[in-house]
Amino acid sequence: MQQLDVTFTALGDITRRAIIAKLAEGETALSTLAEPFDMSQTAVSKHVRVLSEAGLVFVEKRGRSRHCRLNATPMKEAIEWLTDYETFWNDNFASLARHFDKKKKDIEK
Amino acid sequence: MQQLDVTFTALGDITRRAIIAKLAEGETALSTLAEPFDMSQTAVSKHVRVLSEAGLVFVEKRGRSRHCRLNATPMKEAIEWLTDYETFWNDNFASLARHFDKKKKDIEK
DNA sequence: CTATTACTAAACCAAGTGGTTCAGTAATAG
DNA sequence: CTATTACTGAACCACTTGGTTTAGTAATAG
Repeated sequence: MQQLDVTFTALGDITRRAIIAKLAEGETALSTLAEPFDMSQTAVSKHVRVLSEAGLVFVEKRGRSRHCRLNATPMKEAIEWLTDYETFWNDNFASLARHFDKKKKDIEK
Repeated sequence: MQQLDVTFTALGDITRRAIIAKLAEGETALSTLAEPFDMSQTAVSKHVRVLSEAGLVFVEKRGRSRHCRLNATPMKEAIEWLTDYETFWNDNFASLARHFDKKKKDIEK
């Protein structure tokens, strides 16, 4: 499986997107993270595992708890893939400019 | 299932992303679309169905063939969701500006 | 030491996924 | 009319997913 496959698949679940949203506010222990969800901690733990295997979340064992931290970098590739199609939903000057600006940056690398 | 769920799930398959890439070059009949793939036309037809149910592809019956056309608009919501996390992988001024510019536009609506 | 907390592993389950083949329909070519 | 083409539906398969419960381990609190 490609990275984009696992990234998009990981994002294709509302619970996992909610976990990401929560982690954007800061590092959180798994137990705290699981609280608001109407499912077992085991289920949340499995979702975190999917996210961590996708590289979207870093998990660090600390004492008896697991601290989860967001790593958004895999999203970068996802947004870059999507941006290639931006002209298809919004073909105004701004989006074109943004598109070619991105390409320019790629060349400059 | 939410729209973002079906959008991200549909994008989480390399064959479906390849179909999208192909359709970006222009409307294509299903048979033509299926040719390059190492799988049955039935399998490709199923993938197109997933994409069409996600609203990413419009299918139009024309004679005995089905013409597939890309509709990238659902990607807009996906990219907007992802953009909220852009600061987490690239916290420079440009990305922050882009972020708040988007927010401003939301308010102006 | 004991009880509690935080978590994981394993077994299980129903439903979904991504592929197949086979059979059928509808449109077109000859 | 007949053969071919383009496709879909249905049945089937192995595997995955998203949840459960149960049982266990490891760390901490008291």
